[in-house]
Amino acid sequence: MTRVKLIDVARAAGVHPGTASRALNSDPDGRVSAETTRRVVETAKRLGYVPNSFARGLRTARSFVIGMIVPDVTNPLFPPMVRGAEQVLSQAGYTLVLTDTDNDAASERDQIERLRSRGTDGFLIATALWDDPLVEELSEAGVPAVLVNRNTAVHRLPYVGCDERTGIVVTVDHLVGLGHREIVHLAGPQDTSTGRERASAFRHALRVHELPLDPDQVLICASYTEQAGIEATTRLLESGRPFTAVVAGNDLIALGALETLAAAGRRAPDDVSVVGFNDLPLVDKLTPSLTTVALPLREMGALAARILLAKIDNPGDGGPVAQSLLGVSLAVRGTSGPAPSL
Amino acid sequence: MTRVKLIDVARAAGVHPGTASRALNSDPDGRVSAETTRRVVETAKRLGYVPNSFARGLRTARSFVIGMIVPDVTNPLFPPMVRGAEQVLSQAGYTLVLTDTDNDAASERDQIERLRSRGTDGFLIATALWDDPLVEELSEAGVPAVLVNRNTAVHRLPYVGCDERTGIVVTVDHLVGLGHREIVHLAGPQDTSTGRERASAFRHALRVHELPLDPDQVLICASYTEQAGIEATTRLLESGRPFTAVVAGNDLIALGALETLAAAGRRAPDDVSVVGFNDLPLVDKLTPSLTTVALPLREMGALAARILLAKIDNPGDGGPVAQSLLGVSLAVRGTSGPAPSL
DNA sequence: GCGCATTGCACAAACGATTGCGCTTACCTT
DNA sequence: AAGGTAAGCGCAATCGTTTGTGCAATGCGC
Repeated sequence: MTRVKLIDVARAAGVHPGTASRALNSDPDGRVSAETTRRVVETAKRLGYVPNSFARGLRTARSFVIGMIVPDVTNPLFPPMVRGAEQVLSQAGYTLVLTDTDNDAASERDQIERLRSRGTDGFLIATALWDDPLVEELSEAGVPAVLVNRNTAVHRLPYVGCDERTGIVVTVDHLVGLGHREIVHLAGPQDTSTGRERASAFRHALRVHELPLDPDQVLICASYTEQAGIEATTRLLESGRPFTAVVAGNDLIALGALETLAAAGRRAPDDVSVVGFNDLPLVDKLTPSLTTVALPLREMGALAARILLAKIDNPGDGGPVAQSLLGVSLAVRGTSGPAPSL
Repeated sequence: MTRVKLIDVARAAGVHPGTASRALNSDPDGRVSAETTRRVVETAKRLGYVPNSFARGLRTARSFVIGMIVPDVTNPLFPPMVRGAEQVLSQAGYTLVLTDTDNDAASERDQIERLRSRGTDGFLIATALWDDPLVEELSEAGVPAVLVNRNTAVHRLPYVGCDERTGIVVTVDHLVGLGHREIVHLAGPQDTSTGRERASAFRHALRVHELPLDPDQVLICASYTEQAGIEATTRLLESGRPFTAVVAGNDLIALGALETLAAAGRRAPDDVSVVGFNDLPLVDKLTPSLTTVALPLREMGALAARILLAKIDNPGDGGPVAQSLLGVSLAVRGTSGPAPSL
């Protein structure tokens, strides 16, 4: 049982394949009569015609495939973004191809190369580094692409993220409101925009509250992992610097901090407050539950997809590249409390 | 700057496109000399030739794309399987297309239809229902496909899962060893193989331990969610049946149970023991940490991918369909403890 | 030294859909 | 009634690769 193709439909409908093609694709030039169109569409449905994407792609050079690149699918930060994007894209007739770079630039290059050779129509990139040659190349090559969650230093591609600065500012407000004066920040890696933005926003927030700011109040974590959080917290404790509150670069770092602090005999929220970022699943069920900044991940993915589609439909537009920031909210829970007297 | 194609390479190397094709694809018939091959490969690399997948696919009717269907990417159960599969597939030169059905059969049908029209070479299906017409159709149609995590009643397609029966048996052993005699099971939905297998294994395990088995000892949850766990536990409490231990259908159900039990004044592990299934991330950080059955998710994905590839390379094989079960392990943690005296 | 097998490559026909171009036909205008 | 116009459709080229077939040249055995 060979698959039914256009010519079969055309024959059955008594028209030429070309005409059938126009009818099925609702040719904008109005080249084909309503009656013929109806007949062709009807026969196509009756025969169960499904177009061959290869032949179509070969001719049109469009694949209706969008590639999405994430560092690690198993990081719960990404799946909601993927879903948001997928929903928008599939509604528009696109297929989403998700690939995982395992945080490895070589693998990333490889994946992108492979996708491009498949004629992928555009990219959603969640792996951007602050200084990212790969992203540069893509934008040079004119490949439609949108950055999600992480931006690059040069804002050459559209970017969809969240308002992390405000997230951090609200966090610091919250802590200061609880009486904290000695607040430290366990910053994420500084080769990512999120790490840099959050650290910068932290410094800014302290300044606004007219709190002193020592350089050793911001500790850099090597990665966004629990392990890196443990290491940074260990360094912090060793430094002997006094502190009553910790603003963590993300939830995993916060978990590492909580663990390390507990091991040192300092428990949240009584001895120390800890605030995370991302609001991963289950962090609300920990004891104490984690105070953290919640992100509209799904909406980020959806918006990024919409922007990408617009860019694909309108390739030549030299318009300004949109940098969209979605609002965040602080989920106040159990790990933040009144400042203890030092 | 138009992309360099095969004919460009052929011209530059001074051969016919056909020959160039054979050279680049290392034609098994050995039709082209080593010297020519070397020259062609070298020129291809020099010119940065990348084959057009559409043209190739059109001719070969192969896409090197595998579709993976999961109910919900944001369920942390699936990403590790996806990674395992992706790793195997991309090494074999395949691209994984991940799609999310949102637990909706119509959407699932739609996605599969779309992927098939794209010439997808095979499917990895993690959404199978116990009685699943869609899966039937696929297997009828001769589309290479492998089931992961969930099986169907008729074992017509290869299946890769884990040894849930043993997981449940070991769990019951563990609880009985702690002195529990009144054990109940909050079973997952009975339209999934996992829900059925685990419930059946539970009954079996009780029988082995010569414990009495009342029908009301197995409560069915409508879905694998925390909410369903809450509802089932509420029903359990209302029934008035005595119990000292709960075997939950999965971790989310276990969380719902813990919450509901705590609200009723029964705390784990002192008043009641609760055991989950899946070992989701962070359940080891809860207080008390969740005793649960850990699954080799990644390996499941990888094995399924390997089996699928074998099936693709060997389409006609009417051999027996493999049903592979990977080993599980019980992670004994904080929610299980000695049985209280009733 | 002749014929045959073998090797190494060129030729051209697919694969199935899209699309610029041009022919027919029907309708409208004058 | 005749010429013009445009709508509606058919024709055939085209996208870039793969692959069955055929032809030439080479080497081998006898």
